[in-house]
Amino acid sequence: MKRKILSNRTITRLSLYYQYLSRITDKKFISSKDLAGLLGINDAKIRKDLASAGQFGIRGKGYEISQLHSSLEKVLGINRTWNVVIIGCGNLGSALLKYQGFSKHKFNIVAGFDIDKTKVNKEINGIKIYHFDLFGKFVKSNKIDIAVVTVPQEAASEVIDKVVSYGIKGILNFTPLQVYKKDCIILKTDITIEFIRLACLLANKK
Amino acid sequence: MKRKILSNRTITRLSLYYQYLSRITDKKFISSKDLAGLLGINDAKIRKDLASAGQFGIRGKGYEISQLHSSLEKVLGINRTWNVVIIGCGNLGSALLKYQGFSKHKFNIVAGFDIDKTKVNKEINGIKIYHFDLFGKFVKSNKIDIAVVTVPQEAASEVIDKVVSYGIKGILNFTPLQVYKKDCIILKTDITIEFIRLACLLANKK
DNA sequence: TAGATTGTTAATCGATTAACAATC
DNA sequence: TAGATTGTTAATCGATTAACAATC
Repeated sequence: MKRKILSNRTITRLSLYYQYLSRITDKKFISSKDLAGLLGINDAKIRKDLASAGQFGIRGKGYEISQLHSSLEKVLGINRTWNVVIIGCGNLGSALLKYQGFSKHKFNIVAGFDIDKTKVNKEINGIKIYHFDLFGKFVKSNKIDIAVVTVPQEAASEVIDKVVSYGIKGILNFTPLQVYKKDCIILKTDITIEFIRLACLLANKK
Repeated sequence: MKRKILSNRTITRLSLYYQYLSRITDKKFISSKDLAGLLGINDAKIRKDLASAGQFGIRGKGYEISQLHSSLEKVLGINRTWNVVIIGCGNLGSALLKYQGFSKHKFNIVAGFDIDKTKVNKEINGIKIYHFDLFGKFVKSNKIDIAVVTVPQEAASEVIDKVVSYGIKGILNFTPLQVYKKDCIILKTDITIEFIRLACLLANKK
């Protein structure tokens, strides 16, 4: 099973296929052409994506759905548990703590962190919130794979520095701060930029 | 002032420049090379992005920050107010209702909608939540530019159909549903996919 | 003027798509 | 076998980058 390095865009599409396949229950096989029609994506691109992630198809028949689904699970790295902490339990942070959909994907939120005394030592959705001062200690005694940073802009730089210095290898950064660190994969998601993109598209339409 | 059609990626970068420039207060001019260094982006790309949005630079000096900032504001369509409704006031929806950062960008959240009786007629952050049955009526008497859809997966398709049928031209879709509609720009943001992307990058690292 | 930096052209790189031989 | 669909090659398209003349 040869595997090329997956481009960012291929990874994003593979997650899309994965999510879509999860919802198909009435068929055993699907062709790239059918999937393409359903997702509005070119069929050759789908075949290329799937081929670059391994060899899954049967010529003349298509892809066996349940087998493809579990292969994608492996390739996407979601056939295992990922331990996650949420740093910053404000509006967005506590929404993530409350969200039930992660457990389905084996994203296991183990703790929240904040510096606000009215939040520290409370629980949200059964998950305890600790003072951020205890973060280093916590990381030493618990295996943490991913830190989600949902602190205000002002605190972002310091928090991310600390998280990286404690050896965390993956960060989802919801702050507007653009950061690059060696030794840590930081993905930025900026909801405000989505609003701006939409405004721009609407303003320049036609 | 010639203007080309902006690609999606250019728009995203322009928002990034915009946000970054908002925070610079100690300089009058900035060169593409300096901005490139700060953002980790190629300088020629920045010049091309800015040129495709209009003519802003002065050879030998760079870009006048406050002028560039307000030009970008126009190009990005955020020099005006956008009226926004949030449909689905669960975890994520109410986090957005509570978020204070939008007003700064003239995104004006005018109402929330839900079907849950424990939420309807309440207020969050001074914004009233209506029953979704009243949505059509509301749209007729209020100018709405953007609908944010934060309902559960199961309700997504029906809600989006309805929103489009009432003539809304822009949707931010936070559900996992992939939708395309003529006559309406729908941007999808899927936080779960960000988690999966990160997992995939971590799993295939090195 | 001399130095700096833009705007733009041309070269490169990567991603998408069409087409089709291989094969179930 | 005949029909269908993959995996992959080659062609196309678009985005990034290097380089440099234009010009402040």
